[in-house]
Amino acid sequence: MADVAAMAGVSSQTVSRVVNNRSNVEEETRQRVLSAMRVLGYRPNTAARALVTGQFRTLGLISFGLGSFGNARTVDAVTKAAQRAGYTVNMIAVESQTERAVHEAFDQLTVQAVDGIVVVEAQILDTPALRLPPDVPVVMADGDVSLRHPMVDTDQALGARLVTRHLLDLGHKTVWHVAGPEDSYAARRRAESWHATLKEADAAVPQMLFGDWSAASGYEAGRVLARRPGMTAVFAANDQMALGVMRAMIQAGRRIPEDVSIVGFDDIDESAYLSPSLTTVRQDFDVVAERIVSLMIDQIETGTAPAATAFVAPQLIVRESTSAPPPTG
Amino acid sequence: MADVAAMAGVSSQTVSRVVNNRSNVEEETRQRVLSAMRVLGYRPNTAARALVTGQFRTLGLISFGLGSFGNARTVDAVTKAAQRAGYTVNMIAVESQTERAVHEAFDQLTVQAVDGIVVVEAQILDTPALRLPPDVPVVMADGDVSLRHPMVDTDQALGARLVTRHLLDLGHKTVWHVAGPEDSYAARRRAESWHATLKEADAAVPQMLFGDWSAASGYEAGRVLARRPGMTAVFAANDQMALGVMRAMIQAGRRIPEDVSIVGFDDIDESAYLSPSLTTVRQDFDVVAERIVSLMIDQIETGTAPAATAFVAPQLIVRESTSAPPPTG
DNA sequence: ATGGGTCATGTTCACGTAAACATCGTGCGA
DNA sequence: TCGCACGATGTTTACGTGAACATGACCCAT
Repeated sequence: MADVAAMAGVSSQTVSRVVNNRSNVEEETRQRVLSAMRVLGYRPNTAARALVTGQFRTLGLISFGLGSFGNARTVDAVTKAAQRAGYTVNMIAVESQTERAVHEAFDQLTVQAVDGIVVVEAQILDTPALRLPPDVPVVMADGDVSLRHPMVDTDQALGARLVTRHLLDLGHKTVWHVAGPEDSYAARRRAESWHATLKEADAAVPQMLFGDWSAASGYEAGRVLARRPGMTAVFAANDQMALGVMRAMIQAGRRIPEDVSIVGFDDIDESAYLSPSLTTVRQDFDVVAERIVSLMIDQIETGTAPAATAFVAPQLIVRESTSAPPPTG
Repeated sequence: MADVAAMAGVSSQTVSRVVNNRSNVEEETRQRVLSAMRVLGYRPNTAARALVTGQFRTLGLISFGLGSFGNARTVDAVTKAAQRAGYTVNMIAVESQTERAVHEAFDQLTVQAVDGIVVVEAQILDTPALRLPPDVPVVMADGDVSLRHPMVDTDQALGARLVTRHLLDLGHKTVWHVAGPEDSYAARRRAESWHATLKEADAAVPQMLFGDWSAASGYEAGRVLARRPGMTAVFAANDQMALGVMRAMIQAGRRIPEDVSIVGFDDIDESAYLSPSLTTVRQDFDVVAERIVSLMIDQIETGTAPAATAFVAPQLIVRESTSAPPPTG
């Protein structure tokens, strides 16, 4: 910066003014500084700037990793939205839900320089004795209103309701559910809504099965379900588990959708090209991410924590894997 | 830091020594400082530290986003490997391969504080007039030896050879190929190796088709292939395109694998649970990421650029989607 | 005993930037 | 004509840390 100032024949403060687009600089001076910057290949030093301003223009993002489709899409969308707002994203992966791993991750994030933290899976915050750094804004991409942080998420309850109603409307007497892991807030909200929707419709509520989001766990659940008499419709809490259920059904000699209707959740890219293609729920990750980032930036720039909680409506995508139950149902 | 020093009754330099684990501190003093740090909730200021040391303990990671399975897995693995080495990862997504978007992304990355840059898809570097910041180490997770940066990747050529040989060994006269996009180095290396392997075996080399990694593009290619007489084996450059091909074949009344054998590449989680399950190639992203990070850190800490290029062997996973060709072949 | 070496600790300074304040010139109204 | 306000620019300073150097106590060999 000093070199640039010398070359342009001005003080370093004027260079700083040009870099930050302040108004009080004569056009001619500005041009001289800009061309000096170009010639010298000047790049402002983030560390020095952050040291002075206390801002890093960086968001921390904490998750269990990109293994699941939903996480990967969320992280991708948040990154892109943050970028549009002039922020970069610093990723931290928590390797396991042990107290130690979570603490390490948060330490790393605050030792690193971030202006705010996006928590992708809210159960990370359930870790005992987790003391968040006091003045760092937090926004959750999942979770529960009880958690005292702003939250933006797909309306999981609406999604599960759409699925359940779709199947009931097709004539199924009830709907079986393969839920996600018990500690996932998203899984819990889907399961609760499935349960409530069945109740409302006076349908029997069958025993719920749990998976871990993986196709393998869906397959295991499917093998169990295939032995249940009268089972004609399954709602799996994500597409991968739905796929596992499908395979188990096919292996058990059930036709889809003639004998068994199956619905997933997420609309992964593959779902439209399965045979049969999968009825599912599509989440709008881009809108969710956009809101997360704007909520974040509001907090960072105003210093206040809006208690806002926003839900983004998902969309039921009906494909080949659902139909009316077999006549003998 | 000053507060900690005051509370412990030492100079700030001594605090710095304790924080950085220097040897020249008496045990009793160290304890006093540590407890003061704990009481005051002291956290070192990254910006100030970076300003002095010129190091950020952060890697920049640049990609087109997490949409593809390979990218997501690579980013995930690199993040975790970097974390183990005490680094965090700053993600930048290039929204499109326009000169402007790529330049913006790189600007953001160097304006931000990173010690090195991991380029996930090497074609990003093909952008005209891209001037990398001169002294920032770069490691590619893909690409070509010609590119003058260290590179670590799965041995794409070996993977493609394994697939092609597998199909030829099953008795297929030749193998059709649905390649990835033309500007992808990985896709190109797979295609070249497929071509070379057919040549070696004196098999005819059918016209290659191109997709864009998506299941949709695989489906389009599949519809074309279904009309080709004598077509009994297809190697798709990734699993999603293979899935699209499968659907097109099924819709055209071909049975898999009885009429047509299909192989993918990547071993996405879903592949084992398709019906039929998909023969594919599994890449070891964790090993690749581990090497990328260690190569990166070598460069950062020694300041020299090893011209190393490392290939990690992938593994052929044979499942239900491949078999001998139909007798009338 | 005395000088040199070692160890714990303190003091000073620089890193690159932006905020706060200071200065200077210019134009305009009284 | 004079003073004042305002705009452009310069000067000084602080941000929190670690490197380099300085200090002082203590020990050991001569």
